[in-house]
Amino acid sequence: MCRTKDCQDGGCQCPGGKTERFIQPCLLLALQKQPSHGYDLLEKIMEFGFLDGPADPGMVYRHLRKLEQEGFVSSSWDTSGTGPARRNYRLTKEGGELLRSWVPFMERNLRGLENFLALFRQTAAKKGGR
Amino acid sequence: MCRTKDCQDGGCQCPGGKTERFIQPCLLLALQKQPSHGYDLLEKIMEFGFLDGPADPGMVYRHLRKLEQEGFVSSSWDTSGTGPARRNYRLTKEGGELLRSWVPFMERNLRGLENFLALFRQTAAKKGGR
DNA sequence: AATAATATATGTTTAAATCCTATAGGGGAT
DNA sequence: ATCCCCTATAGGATTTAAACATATATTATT
Repeated sequence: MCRTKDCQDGGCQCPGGKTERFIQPCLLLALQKQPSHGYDLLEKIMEFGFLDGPADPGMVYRHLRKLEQEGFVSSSWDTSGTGPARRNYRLTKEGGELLRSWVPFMERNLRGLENFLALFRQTAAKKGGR
Repeated sequence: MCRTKDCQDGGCQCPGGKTERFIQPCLLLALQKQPSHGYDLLEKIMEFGFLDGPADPGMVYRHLRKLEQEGFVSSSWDTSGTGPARRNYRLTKEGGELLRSWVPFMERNLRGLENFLALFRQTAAKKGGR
């Protein structure tokens, strides 16, 4: 049972569900690679593979605006091209530093997950693994 | 800048900080390996390496009691031995299933972190890596 | 004219983490 | 004996984040 409403109601089996942790570092890294706008980042951050389904636009835009308020990204409207105007974001120097400061945390979590999965397989095997 | 009060005040550089996500699966896995009590699990879940500092006792006990309410673990008081009584937890069959249902989520996050770190190193190198 | 896709944004609700404090048993030191 | 530390469990209060829902505007497609 996970934390989403769908899950509770349907009684589905998906712990962790759709949790979108790690979006902030993913946004920063995507922007370091290439300046971009929110709607495009919605797809780009999915490519990291943390998410199960599509990213929540609300979360992404809110993150971007907050990052801008704090000076980690800066934006400008892009009215060229067709369709509605885009707010184009790029990483600032501070944003680059913030991104780098995420790395130890990401590495720690990677090791944690490796340990978890190794131990899980080990104990599963002992119990007459399936 | 991270979400903890210490961080905000001290202006320290630790995004993600002490976030204790993943405690539930860690507790389940630790209990699958070996029945145990809360205070001991405090140390055991640190060994996974997700955490930076010590685990918050409040969180661990709360998780355990909730898991018990939902039938994923069961407990009994252990008054043998010295010191205050311990509540000894063991995994139920349902708890074992819940643990297994966490695995795809953990694997997805592992892949996400691998992708993130690989891409980070790649772009860092391009920018004239330091 | 209606619909779908692109694009940004905010409001509300629910869940989780963080921080803080309380309680209690037993051991060792002063 | 009393004070302090370690073991052990527990719950309150606050803050943060995620999840869900909705609103708006522009252009393209049918």
